[in-house]
Amino acid sequence: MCVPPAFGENECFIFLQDKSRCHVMMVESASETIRTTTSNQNGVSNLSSQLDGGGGREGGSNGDNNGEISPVDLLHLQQQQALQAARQFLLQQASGLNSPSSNEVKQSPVQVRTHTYIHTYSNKQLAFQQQLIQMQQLQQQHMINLQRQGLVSLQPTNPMQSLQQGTHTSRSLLTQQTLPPPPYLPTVHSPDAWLHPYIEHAGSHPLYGHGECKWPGCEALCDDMGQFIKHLNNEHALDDRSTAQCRVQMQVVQQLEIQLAKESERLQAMMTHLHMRPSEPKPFNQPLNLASSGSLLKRESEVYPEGLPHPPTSATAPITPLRQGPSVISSSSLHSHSHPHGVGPIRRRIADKFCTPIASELAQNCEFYKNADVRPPFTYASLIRHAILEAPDRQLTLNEIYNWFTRMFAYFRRNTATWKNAVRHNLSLHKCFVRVENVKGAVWTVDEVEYQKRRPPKMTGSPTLVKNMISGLGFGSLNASYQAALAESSLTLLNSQGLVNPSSAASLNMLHGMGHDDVSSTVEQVNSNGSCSPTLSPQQYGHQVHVKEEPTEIEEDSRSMSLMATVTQNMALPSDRLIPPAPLE
DNA sequence: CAGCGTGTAAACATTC
DNA sequence: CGAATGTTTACACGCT
Repeated sequence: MCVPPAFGENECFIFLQDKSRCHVMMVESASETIRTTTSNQNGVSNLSSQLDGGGGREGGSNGDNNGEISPVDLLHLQQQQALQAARQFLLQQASGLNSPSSNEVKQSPVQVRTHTYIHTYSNKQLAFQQQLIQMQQLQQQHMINLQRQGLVSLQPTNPMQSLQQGTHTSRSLLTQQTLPPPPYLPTVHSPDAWLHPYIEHAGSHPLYGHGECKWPGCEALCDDMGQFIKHLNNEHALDDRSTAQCRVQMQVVQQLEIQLAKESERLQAMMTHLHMRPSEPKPFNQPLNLASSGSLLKRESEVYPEGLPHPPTSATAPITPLRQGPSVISSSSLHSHSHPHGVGPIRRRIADKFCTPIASELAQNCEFYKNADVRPPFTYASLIRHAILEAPDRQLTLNEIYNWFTRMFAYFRRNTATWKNAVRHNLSLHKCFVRVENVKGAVWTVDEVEYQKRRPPKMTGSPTLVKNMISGLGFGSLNASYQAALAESSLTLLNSQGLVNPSSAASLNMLHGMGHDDVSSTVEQVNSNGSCSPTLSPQQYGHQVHVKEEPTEIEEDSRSMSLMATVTQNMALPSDRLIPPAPLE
């Protein structure tokens, strides 16, 4: 199926096959770059360079390695531990499935210089394992580059790190790029001893908390650790999906790190300009938990307390007064710590999932979209609708819609002509947007009935949106299964820190062929609260109303039920029951 | 293949 | 008069 390109020395080609595409990964162990080539069914290949963390410009040498434990080494250690945990688990899967003599699993990518075609399951496991190793290396390289740029200064805070700090030296970490990785299976005392760092020492597992699996996008409810381990073995085995999710998590962390560095630099400049003295050390000098994007965001919200407008992330970004609508957007919702055990989080999650997935998605990732130049995975129409419904009067002028876009999304602070045109185009085209003239001028409102009538999009927004979203995260040339997993994870991973993740169901749905704006609209209809179901008719506004004709008006009464069923299914919870959780399949 | 939804671009008209 | 606003058309893309 796959015809290998020209091989070079010190390169390991990993061929991952799925049903329709052949994914080729070429690993240059020396330069630690990964180039992926995805061949589609027509044999057209795309070659892209990515995942070098933007630091490839300085080459691959790691000069300063004098044996001292530098902050970046500690950062490596943190990342190593997180990846090691996943790797240990995944490899446990592999070791359980492979024969005991599968020594090749333990080989480093440097050692594997043969051209490996993945045709058997064991070889596939090897490929995944090697991908994990590459991910580690890339992450290390990225952090080294960050440190070289003076953007990262970190101190150890991760308990995982302290657990194993004595087992690795900084040198071993740095040289791990060229040496075989340590044995993946520790000396075991019990069948589950591979989990010993978490079970025996900490009595917990980083992927398990508050009775819930914290694997990105999972949220499976597990009564106890045993059940969780069983779930982990069953649902998060070593496969392309898990590997891709791991990769996504890395990208998320990287993006947040970069963004944090930028914002911190901006803050410093602002404070310098305003002759302010920071009351506390610079944010990025504070202990940083790399696995916690939420902590980063929280820190930002602490720097800019409530009531004070956040500084614009772009010099061109208009500063508009914050206007909190019914859908309160708050970074506080990013944090799970405020939710106690028991029913509370579950109720909240269900409530959120059945409220406004767009709203909750934005609420969950509000700070991310505000600061990261990532295109929101929503259609213009759904965004416009959300902006309007968020307004106190459920109406906005065009300029206010513009401001909402620029305020909420860093992505819309550039190419203003393009997206503003698109906004106007959508306002005019869609019947659900009604222009209402009043004494002050014209405002735009949402005819919710018409919005519900819209034909459900087959995918989230458009394929372009999904494509942009994926490419924005740097996965432009992954194969289909990878992209599916990546896209599926990309949003939920943004708040994977949280115990509750109300957006994941919508995210999963939308990437499985259902527009989540439709999820939104549907669940808003069924919500009895009313706060999430603003269905003001434009006629309520009295004045001139221009009626538009939209080409498609298909009423799909069954849509609500089917969507609800899907949401319920993905939640593994019955819609009319809060607890207990349904058994996971 | 057609139909559809969506994004993008552009021309044009109207209003401010 | 120019900018902002609003309408319409055309086209590309990916999906069903």
